[in-house]
Amino acid sequence: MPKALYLTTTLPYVNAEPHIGFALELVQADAVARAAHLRGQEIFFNTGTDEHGLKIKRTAEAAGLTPQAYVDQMAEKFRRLLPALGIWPEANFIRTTNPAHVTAAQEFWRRAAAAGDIYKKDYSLKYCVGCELEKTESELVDGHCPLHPKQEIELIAEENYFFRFSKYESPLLELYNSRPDLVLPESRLNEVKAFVGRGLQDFSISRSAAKQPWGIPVPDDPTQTMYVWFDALVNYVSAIGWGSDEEKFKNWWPVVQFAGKDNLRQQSAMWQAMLMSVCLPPSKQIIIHGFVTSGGQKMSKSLGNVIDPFALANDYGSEAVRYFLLRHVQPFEDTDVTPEKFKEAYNANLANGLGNLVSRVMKLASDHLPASPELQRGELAPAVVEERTLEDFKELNDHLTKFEFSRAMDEIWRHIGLHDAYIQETKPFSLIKTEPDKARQIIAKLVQGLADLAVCLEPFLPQTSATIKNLVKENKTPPQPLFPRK
RNA sequence: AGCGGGGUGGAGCAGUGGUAGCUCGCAAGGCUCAUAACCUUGAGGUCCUUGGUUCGAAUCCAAGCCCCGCUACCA
Repeated sequence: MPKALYLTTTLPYVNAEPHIGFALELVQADAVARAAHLRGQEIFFNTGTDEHGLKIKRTAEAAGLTPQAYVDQMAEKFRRLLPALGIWPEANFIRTTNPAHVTAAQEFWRRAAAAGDIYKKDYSLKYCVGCELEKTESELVDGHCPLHPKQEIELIAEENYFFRFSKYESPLLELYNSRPDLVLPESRLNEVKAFVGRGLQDFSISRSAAKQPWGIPVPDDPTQTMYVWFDALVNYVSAIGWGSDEEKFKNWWPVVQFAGKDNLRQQSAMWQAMLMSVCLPPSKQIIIHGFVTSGGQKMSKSLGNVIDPFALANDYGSEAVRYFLLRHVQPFEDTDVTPEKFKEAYNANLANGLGNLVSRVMKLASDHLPASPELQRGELAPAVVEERTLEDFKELNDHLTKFEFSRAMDEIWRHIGLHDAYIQETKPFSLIKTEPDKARQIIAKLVQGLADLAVCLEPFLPQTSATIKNLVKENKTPPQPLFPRK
């Protein structure tokens, strides 16, 4: 097993508030990072914000701010999401406006250009006069802007730089065939294979600086600004020192990426082609998650069904949000989330399940077992001393290596149920009056069970895991319930 | 239209040839250590439809119906 593991999320575009879908991506990446760390790997966890482009400029203007002031404020919100979700504390937070990133993006451009992969060509923009916005083919309905169907779309010819994507058609297909686990799940790999197999067209990677000044200047051509795609993707290498600290870069590359299904093509085709262009090895793995829908529909402000991760964390705590996202959201498919479902899962499994079990076991233990130091000497129950690691729980590990978070947690909750049933069957609370020794052994066994659960929970609910370990160590009942019923 | 995924008790899902299972919800009983928590049992299913293969199909094959994703500049 390699010693170093580099993981990254995508960088969310900051033209909207952080939303629960991105929280899912962060939490998935975090669980993988923590599990790997427990296996002894060193972790570089990357996330951050994507801050350039025309949309940002427009959103900033609408808010009466300069682009820089606007992105500063938004980046702060995204940064605050990390502690709110209990994400890896040493996570690197990169902003595409960071000077180091700007330099790296320009260097990346130069190398791609040196490889002969960048050239100038006329690009015809589709422009809706009604919106005063550039439109893409997929935004149009019957060749018209859906908001202004009576107005003709204007074609504006502009000279842009293009990236020779077409050159990488066969290399990409070879990559997919030689590395069938590059993209997970398999259905997404097939999708991107089909996309590349249909034939690739070069894509534009710059815009006129006069119209779109908010971005990274193209090296040696001040009349052009890099298109955000090109700029933002480079963050995955700039974050670990590419172009400035080769030693560091070599230590961490290649990357394990987490991304949403809307990012499949950019991450697994375009970005991989860009890497080939500058002669870097491809990503190690790209894990594609589904979308979180709300009430059966895509979340939108106008529908009023947006689920705010901050509000959830505020009401239920970061551990509860992590729990829900990892266990009750399908890792690879779209999942519908509502406040009711969240509450139901919280009460059933955290309050009644895990939290209640900790309370009842630790009450028995603190009342009837000698204090922990004696326990650790093994006088009463040698089992309690046993220190286990995540690797002792094989099924759980198997699920985790396949990124099947909910199955891994199902396994944990199955054990919680077994503990509850065991208490019911053996009745240590009555037995203590008639056969105290036997009762104490049962209780000690339960305490060991809690300790084991804490080990299993560590990648998913790190704080809860630490709390349980501490209670076991101190032989104390929790002063407040771990998860109060809501 | 093409390619891909899917249709399983009220809800969400698992199950890929051999008596239909899990979680939540619902009902009854039990327990009292615990956060009115916990345990046991029960009710509830034409496993989309039709035809086929087979001793036997939710599971394989064929046709059909329905839902979803992808078919490039959506950060």
